[in-house]
Amino acid sequence: MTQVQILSRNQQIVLDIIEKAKGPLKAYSILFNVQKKGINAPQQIYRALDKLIEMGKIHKIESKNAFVACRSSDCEISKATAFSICESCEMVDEISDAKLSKYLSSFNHKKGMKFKRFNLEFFGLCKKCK
Amino acid sequence: MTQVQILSRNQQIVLDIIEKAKGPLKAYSILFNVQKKGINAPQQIYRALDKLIEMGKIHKIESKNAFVACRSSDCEISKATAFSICESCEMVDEISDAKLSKYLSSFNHKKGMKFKRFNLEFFGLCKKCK
DNA sequence: TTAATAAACGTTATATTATAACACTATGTT
DNA sequence: AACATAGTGTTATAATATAACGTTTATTAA
Repeated sequence: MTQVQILSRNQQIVLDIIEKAKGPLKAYSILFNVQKKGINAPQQIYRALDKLIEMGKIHKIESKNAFVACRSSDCEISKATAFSICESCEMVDEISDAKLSKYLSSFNHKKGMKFKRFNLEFFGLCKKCK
Repeated sequence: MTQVQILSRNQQIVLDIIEKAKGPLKAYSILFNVQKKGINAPQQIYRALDKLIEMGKIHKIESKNAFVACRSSDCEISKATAFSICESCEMVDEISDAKLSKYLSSFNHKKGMKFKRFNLEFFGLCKKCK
């Protein structure tokens, strides 16, 4: 039942670059990478990024203002995101842990707020940097 | 045994404003608020903010690039932060839930990373906006 | 108590991240 | 065809954050 998303030209270009990248990419570094392809302005990047986020194809790492491709097939719409971030090498890894996700999705704040979405960022040192 | 932190002039000014605020404050809105007190440059704000964060007096809401006072007496150093954020009125509420905090602090990623710190942001509609 | 050291300050300049606004183009409905 | 919707390209500018440099204040330890 999953609808195949058709991406526009710019969206595809931006997604390709993010997917190929080893780590999180910044909007302007994406921009510099695509100038040969005729994309010249930040707007074009940010518009594509916004749509890709909406579709769940990529995620924004808020603490770094950077973007990563979604690696977890089950988050077409990103209501529950978790990442581990190495403070030394900047590596970012998406955590997909059903238990964690369930635990947080069902977490309810005392003050009567019903959550629609969460984002969790863990920080530490990755294996290599330890 | 808890050491009383002495704040510098600028740190105190910035902290006072953040503590008095009803919601999260942006760096430049703090700046505009303190120009009468002789603080003129963003650097001065950002320096104070950095120190206040180090001390655990305030937290940065990453998804909003804004700052809130710490309301939970037990996080002198902020290794474990969680917030609920209203998507409509922008209200931010610090969550201090021992269970949640314990659960996340002891969460270990499979890939061998040991976490030092986490930040969790929940989004939804607060009581009023619902 | 003074010399040394560290922390904070003030300032100018600039880098980085993100959006506004407007006109145009492609695509897909009724 | 007429209309709506999503995407594009472009110029300009807003908002967020840091670099670099010299000075001042506070702390510490000889």
